[in-house]
Amino acid sequence: MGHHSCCNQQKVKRGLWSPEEDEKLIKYITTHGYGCWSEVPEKAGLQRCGKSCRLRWINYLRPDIRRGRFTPEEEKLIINLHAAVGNRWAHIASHLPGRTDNEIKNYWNSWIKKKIRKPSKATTNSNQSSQSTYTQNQQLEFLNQDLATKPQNQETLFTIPNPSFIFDINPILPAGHVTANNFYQIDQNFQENPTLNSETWHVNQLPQDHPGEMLQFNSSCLTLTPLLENIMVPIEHMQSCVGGAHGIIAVDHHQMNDQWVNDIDTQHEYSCSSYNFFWDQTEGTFGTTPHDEIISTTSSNMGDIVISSFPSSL
DNA sequence: AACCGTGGCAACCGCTTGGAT
DNA sequence: CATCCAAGCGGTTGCCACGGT
Repeated sequence: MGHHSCCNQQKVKRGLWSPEEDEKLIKYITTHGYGCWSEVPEKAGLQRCGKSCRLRWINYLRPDIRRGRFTPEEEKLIINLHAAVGNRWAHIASHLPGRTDNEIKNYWNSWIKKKIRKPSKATTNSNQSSQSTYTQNQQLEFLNQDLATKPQNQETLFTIPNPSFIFDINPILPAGHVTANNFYQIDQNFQENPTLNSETWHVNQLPQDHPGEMLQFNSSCLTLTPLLENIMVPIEHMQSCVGGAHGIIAVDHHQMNDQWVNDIDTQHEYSCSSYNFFWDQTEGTFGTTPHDEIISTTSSNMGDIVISSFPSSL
């Protein structure tokens, strides 16, 4: 008992796929495509359930899959993205062309986790499941990799003149691209605040075929003023505090009929992504806590996004 | 040779999401 | 609304190769 929910109790094969089965699936998909996965096994002559076929195709057989070891760049990206979004493997995979969520998840669980968890200190507290919190030395290590040159003093984060953090900006800036000299350029309906020049944005090691997906903010503050065609709602501005900074930014990415809604009102509910940045000096932790939430814009003062980083005095 | 522990990774399970009705 | 169903997602399992004893 406890038997497999998918598929009606035919003699459905499970376990590893044979080369013959692979061939059947490839042949079928490449000639017919897949309309409905549950129909695929029958039409392709496979004793599998549709779910299994889908998984096999997605994770292994599809032609644009990328195999082999992860490059250092990919690894770095995974680490940074995981720091930003936690165990959202599919989301992370969307930043690595040809890599699957399964592969990245396996890679993380078998290798990177080990690598990061060198000093397994007193980080056992708290109940965070998907949020990521790295010790300062670990975070430092990543930052140093990014900086490419080793700073003289690696002891604490405080020695970095311009503390930086990295997070995924996909939901925040839907329209933008990376210029040849590695700055983020806001497209179309966005305009930059006149007080802000593009130097404020520094794109860190951004893959050119994935522009606009990852930014590293070195500045202490940036402000965007979208035009009315684009709705972005700040919930709370980042606030500096003793020993670091914490706060929430939230950005509406509510769309309707493929268009950004431009009739924001105080009654409507908007889907937002918010990020909680924190730096705890006493604990020596540094990280982001992303989560999605539905907020009600009963006191919307739309128009700005303000992201403040750590005080420069750090 | 036989056994055993280990790690990598493909595949599975169950839950969630989203669209159609 | 509710219901159904396919697809997506992330945690987990279990197979298998490999190295050590």
